[in-house]
Amino acid sequence: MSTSKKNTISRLDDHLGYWLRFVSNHVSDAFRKRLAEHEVTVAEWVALRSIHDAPGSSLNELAALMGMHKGPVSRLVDRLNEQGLAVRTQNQGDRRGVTIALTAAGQRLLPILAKTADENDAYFFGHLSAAERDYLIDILRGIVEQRKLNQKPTK
Amino acid sequence: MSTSKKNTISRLDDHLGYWLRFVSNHVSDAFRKRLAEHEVTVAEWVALRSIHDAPGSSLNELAALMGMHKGPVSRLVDRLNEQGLAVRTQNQGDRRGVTIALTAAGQRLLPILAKTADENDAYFFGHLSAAERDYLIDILRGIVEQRKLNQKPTK
DNA sequence: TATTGTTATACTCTATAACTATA
DNA sequence: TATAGTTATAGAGTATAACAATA
Repeated sequence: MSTSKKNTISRLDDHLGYWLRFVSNHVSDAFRKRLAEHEVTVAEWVALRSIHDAPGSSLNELAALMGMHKGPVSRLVDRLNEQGLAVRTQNQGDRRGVTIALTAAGQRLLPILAKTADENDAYFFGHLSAAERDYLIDILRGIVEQRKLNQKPTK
Repeated sequence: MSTSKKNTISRLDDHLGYWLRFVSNHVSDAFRKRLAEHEVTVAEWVALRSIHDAPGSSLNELAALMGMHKGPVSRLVDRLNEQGLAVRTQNQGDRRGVTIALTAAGQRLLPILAKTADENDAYFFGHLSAAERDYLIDILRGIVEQRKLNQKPTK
């Protein structure tokens, strides 16, 4: 939304989208670096948190939860498996399907990663009042509903 | 910043960073698609707008303006040149340096791209009041200053 | 034939660093 | 040697689509 006058070319920083990208890119980059200390990517954190919330999910269900395609999610689960954080189990009935679950190590790591997310948020938004943060989330959540966005952010 | 209670693992959507990424990714993707109709990338739009603002810039200066490294910016200027939107001129005095300027076609395209940015902002944020939009920009701008962020968003 | 999941390929974007030319 | 810019390489993400196994 431009605030420029008639017959002028709107500037980059006239747009709310510009400021959102500006801040969001920095927040995400910083978060990525924090998670890297635990050898976890942002997508892996989203996957671990999603598996925890929806235990017993299939690959398709997890992909839908994460808003990603199943191909990349399959690779993601591979990596979590190699790291000993999650396991795939072939279903008993329909043997095409798999069930994904956290390992004990994955469950131990989860609160540590959650704390990392808390700290990253505090670093960037800690100077705002609780009311301001809630207001911001309300507005952003409203945009998600208004524009019917469904692809979750994993990068 | 988590809003969860003690002894619980904060959720993805407890974090302001999550909502910022969520909305920002969608806004940027939509913007990218709109610009693609004009065969321009987001980084190219940022470059064109920056060249317009700082005519006669060197490659180093443009890279600093855009918050990118000079290598990628050199490639970017290549593409703008191939598209007939910008030109590189070797300096008269110090022949190591170049001066980058918009072509007539680049100058004609600029307001069209700016309108595209306006429309994208209106699509996502048009339902907000002007006061809400200004408040949002103020908060985001405040975070940029508070955390001394300088790398501009081009993706 | 349809569905679940895997694997291979391709694309977008940017950083890093080696390199050339000039100073 | 230092600097401006170019070029080549690498790396992180994700989408797409071809493929295998099962239903």
